[in-house]
Amino acid sequence: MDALDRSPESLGVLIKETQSLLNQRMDDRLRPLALSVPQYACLTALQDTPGITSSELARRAFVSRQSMNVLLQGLEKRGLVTRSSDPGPRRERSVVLNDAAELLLERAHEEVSSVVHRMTVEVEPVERVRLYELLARCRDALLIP
Amino acid sequence: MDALDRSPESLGVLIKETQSLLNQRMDDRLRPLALSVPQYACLTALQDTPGITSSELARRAFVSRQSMNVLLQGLEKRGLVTRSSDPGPRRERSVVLNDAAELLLERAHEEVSSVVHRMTVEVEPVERVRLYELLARCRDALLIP
DNA sequence: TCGCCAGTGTCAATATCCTGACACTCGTTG
DNA sequence: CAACGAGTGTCAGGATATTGACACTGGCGA
Repeated sequence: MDALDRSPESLGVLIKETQSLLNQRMDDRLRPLALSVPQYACLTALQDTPGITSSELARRAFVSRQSMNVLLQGLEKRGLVTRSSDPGPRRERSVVLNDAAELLLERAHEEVSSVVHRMTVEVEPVERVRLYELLARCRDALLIP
Repeated sequence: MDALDRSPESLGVLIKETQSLLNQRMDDRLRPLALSVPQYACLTALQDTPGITSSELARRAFVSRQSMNVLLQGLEKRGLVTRSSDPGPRRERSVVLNDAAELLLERAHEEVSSVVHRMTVEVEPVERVRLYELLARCRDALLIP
């Protein structure tokens, strides 16, 4: 109950603060492109792994399948993604990016890179990889159950 | 567009992954106490700064005033907090913790400390403060606009 | 002094996300 | 071969968060 027990707890709020700020700044930059942060994350995951399924997409974004589904419907109506109408082997419909999405992502990646670069502007590159490694260790420790 | 530009972007998703996992683990531990993570965060901020206003509470939790208001109504109905009925100087109603909340927070802090301790179990204490300092620098860089 | 602006609390409407449930398909296991 | 669990997509309901708008009050500058 002393200061040593309280300090790790404040690491949790620090993570939340940083994530919320980063989300807000990304939203500011992505809004002119008519993209929300979840939409950008979805398109990016789709770019890294083409033909991925909707459920896998939901898992990576830490949302439910239903939410990812409505998000994909919006992207499909805008012509950014296309879902294969043929249900595939296990009733899954693969999703792929459209050319318009690739073009839009080029600009979006620039904006997001600008934000993240600004976030780490006060951290030397050597410390940057150290921060990444330490944080990754924290994430992995929470993965199991 | 090479690997150097992509690495900082992955730091952003790493922060989101860690925060989502931490949120999920905290929710698992707090659910038996009938507490959601936003409720716990609200009570904790109220414990650190008694008599705080609802709007300030919303700012610290990165939510709108309206959301914090309905959250406070739920806590008030459970007898965990009491809002002063006298509107104060600038129409604000100060919120204070009840004894039941202090008692509940004792157990909740134990659970949360357990989760955060487990998150940093693979990080030596010296590296832990380094992680905190580096992440705090990132957060501060995003604070300004 | 008067008007203006920032801050607060509140109401209404909207959007987003989640839980629960169902049907369908595959692989595995009895 | 039949039954079962796991994975996927979808529908409906409810909980939660946000945006927009309004009224009220204190401090500030014209």
